[in-house]
Amino acid sequence: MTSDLQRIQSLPTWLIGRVAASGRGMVADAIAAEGLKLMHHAVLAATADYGPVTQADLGRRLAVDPKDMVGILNHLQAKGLVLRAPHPSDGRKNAVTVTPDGAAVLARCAALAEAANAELLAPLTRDEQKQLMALLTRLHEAADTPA
Amino acid sequence: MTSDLQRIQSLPTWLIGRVAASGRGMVADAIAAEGLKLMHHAVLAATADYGPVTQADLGRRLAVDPKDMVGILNHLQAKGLVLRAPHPSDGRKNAVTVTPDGAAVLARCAALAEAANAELLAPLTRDEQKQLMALLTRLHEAADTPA
DNA sequence: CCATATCGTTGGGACATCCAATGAGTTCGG
DNA sequence: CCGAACTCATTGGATGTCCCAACGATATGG
Repeated sequence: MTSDLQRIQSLPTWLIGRVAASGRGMVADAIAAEGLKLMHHAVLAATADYGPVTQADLGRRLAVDPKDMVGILNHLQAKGLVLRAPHPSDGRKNAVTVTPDGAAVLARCAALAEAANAELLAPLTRDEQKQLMALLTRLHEAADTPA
Repeated sequence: MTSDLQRIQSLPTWLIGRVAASGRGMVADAIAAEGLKLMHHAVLAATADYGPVTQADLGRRLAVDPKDMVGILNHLQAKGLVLRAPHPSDGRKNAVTVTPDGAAVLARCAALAEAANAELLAPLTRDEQKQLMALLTRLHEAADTPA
C-alpha cells in the first residue's frame, strides 16, 4: 500500500525541490570561497556576456526582481567587480560592465560552480546526466512559454 | 564558444532550481484552495503516516527546521487538523496525531497536488516522466546518504 | 505638447530557510 | 544517586526570494 508520505515524497515537485535545495547548497558553499552568493555569480556572468547591459535587462534574463538587482549590483560594485556607467543615449538606463577583477573572479567562480555540479551529478553516468538535463530543459521551456 | 551565462544556465543546479520554483508555485496554488502551504501539506501527510509522532521526528523526516515546525503545527492545530498531546513516557516530547478533519483535508490536498504535478510533467511522455523520477530519486538518495 | 511607458530606486510585506539559545526533561556514566 | 551530556519544544534573529506599489527622471508615440 502507498502511504501518504510516500505519496508526497514521490511527487515530482517534492523530489525536484529537495534535489534543487541540496544542489543550491553545494554551489553556494563552493562559490562562497570567492565571497559571492548564487545570484551575484549569475548576475556577474550575465553582465560578462551581454557587455554593457541595463539592470532591467539583467533582471528579465535571470528572473530577478528589480529591487533585488539594485542590492546585488551595489554589492558587486562595492567589491569592484562591475561598473555602473550612464547609458550614452538613454538617460534612464545604466550601462553595467565587468571590470578585469570581475572577470577574474567570474572565471574562478565558474570553475567552482561546475565542480559542485559535477559532485551533485556524480551518482549518474554521463548518459544519464544528459538525459536528465534534456528532460529538465523541456520542462523549463514549457514553463517559460505558458501557452 | 560557450558564454559565461550559458555556462551557468546550462548548469544542472540552475535548471533544477528553475523547474523546482515553477513546480513549487503550481502545487502551492493548487493546495491553497484548502488553505494549506506546501510544508503544511507535507507535515500533515507525514503525521498521518507515522501515527503519533514527535515534532523532532517530523522535522528530521521532512528536512524542516524545528522552529518552522512549531509554526506549521500551530497553524494545523488551530485549524483542527492535528492534535498535540503530551507524550506518555517522555515529558519533553509531543505526540502529534491527525484528526478526522485533518485526514479529510489531506485526502483532498493529495489529489490537488497530484493534479498540479501532472500539469508540471505534462510536456513529457509517461516513460520520460518515469525516467526523470528515477534519475532524481537516485540524486536525492545519494545526497541524503553523504558517504 | 502631452499621455504613456520604461528605468533605477526605495519601501513594505509574505514566506522559506538557517543558526543560536533557552528551559524543561531524559539518559547515561561514575 | 547524581551530575554531565543530550534531546525536545520553543523563541529570537538573520538572510534570501518574490511580489506589489510608488517615485522622479527620462523616452517615445500621437
